[in-house]
Amino acid sequence: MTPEPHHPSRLDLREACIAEATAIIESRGIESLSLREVARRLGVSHQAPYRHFPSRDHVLAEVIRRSFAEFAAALNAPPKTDNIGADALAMGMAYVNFALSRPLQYRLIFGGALPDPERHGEMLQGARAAFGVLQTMLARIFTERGQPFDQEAINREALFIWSSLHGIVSLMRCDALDTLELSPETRNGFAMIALQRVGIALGVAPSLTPGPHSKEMER
Amino acid sequence: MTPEPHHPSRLDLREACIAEATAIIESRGIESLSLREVARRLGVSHQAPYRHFPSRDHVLAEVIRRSFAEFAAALNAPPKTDNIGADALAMGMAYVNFALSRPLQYRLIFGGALPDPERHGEMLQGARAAFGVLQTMLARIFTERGQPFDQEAINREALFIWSSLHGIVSLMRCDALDTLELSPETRNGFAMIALQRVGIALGVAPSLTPGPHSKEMER
DNA sequence: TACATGAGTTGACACTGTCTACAAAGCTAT
DNA sequence: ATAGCTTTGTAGACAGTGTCAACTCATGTA
Repeated sequence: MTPEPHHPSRLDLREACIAEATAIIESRGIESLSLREVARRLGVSHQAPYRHFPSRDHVLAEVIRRSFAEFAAALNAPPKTDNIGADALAMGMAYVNFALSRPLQYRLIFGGALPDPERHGEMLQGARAAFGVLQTMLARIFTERGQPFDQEAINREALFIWSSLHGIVSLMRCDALDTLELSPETRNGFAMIALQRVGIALGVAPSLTPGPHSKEMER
Repeated sequence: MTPEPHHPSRLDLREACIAEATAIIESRGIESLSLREVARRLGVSHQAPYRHFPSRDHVLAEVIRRSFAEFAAALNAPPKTDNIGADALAMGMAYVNFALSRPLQYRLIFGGALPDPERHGEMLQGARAAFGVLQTMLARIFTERGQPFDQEAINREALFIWSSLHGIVSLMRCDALDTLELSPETRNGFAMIALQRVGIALGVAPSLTPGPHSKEMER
């Protein structure tokens, strides 16, 4: 067992590439990710990453795959209580918080600039996981209401929730908003208002104090 | 007046560049736009476009500016009636139809991959126009209801509508949806259901027949 | 010992955006 | 008319990129 066998360890470079690529994407966005810079930062030749990935898009797909998984985990992170309305709201806020605290990662997932999903199917397995989190939550809501199990109805609700949340966070990060001369209250309180409306549309009572903007959104 | 004065006409090349860039973006996406290919297609040298644009991002900004304007016009296109609920729904469907029939253009506008808006402020003037369309519609709704004019309330509603619509179309174009094993009814009817819910949240009665999926969404 | 394999290196190619220097028109003022 | 200046386009170069091919070299195995 040599102390420094030239190649530090078998899979280190692969992991290091992914880590470095993630760092670059998080700090400067997806379009300025270059495998050559990854290699440069790691102190290896510009071709070394190609020993572990067939192409740049495969690196990207792997980063995206992990981002999806992190996202699904974040949705599931809030501890569950016996108040289904509170749990649903907590999940909504977890969604919003993920999107706002990791904007470039969120855009990576939902920005629509994915490498051809035909060729990178495994990339989207995390998407299924995230959707599953939603479905589970809705199944719980349905059950507690005494409604019969109806997968189609659950899927419809899940799509509605997903689209609402995505719309909310997209708008909050939208450059165009800056040019609209909105009052700070309107801008900052918007997510909370929208979340409450989604809750109303779903029939889960938003158990919030009726204060004007009871709890300011972070950031 | 030479019949062929070498340079066909003064501003032709600038317009031709924009047209060609738009065509490339519409057919192959924003990331494969290259000024060199624009020049090549137009049969001029690779530097010719730089006589009319300081950089690639300026071409992009101009294409985006026009896309925004087209978008605002599309929102305003449906003829107005005396049924405010129908008008609002028509606008919502105009939004959805624009996004679905010109997906790459829509992504260009709201995808979040804009060139630095600090340096390209004029690019977003169309965004203000589009938001203004929404505000006007809401002011009309408020007036017909006899509610007092309240710009903040209007802005809140406008943001809510905008985010809902954006969420809807984003989801309909989302690659991740393809992996989710949804029934065709759920997928295709989703936009209509979501639009109706937005209408309900706004209190504009969706004057639709209660048929299960009364009018299939196009595409 | 001979050989095959995996990991990394080097060099090349075509492509990109952008900088600089150049050429040929047109306009304007003397 | 002629000299100069601006506009429009060209040509060449440079650094950066993804990717292909050929190379080294340590390792594992027959």
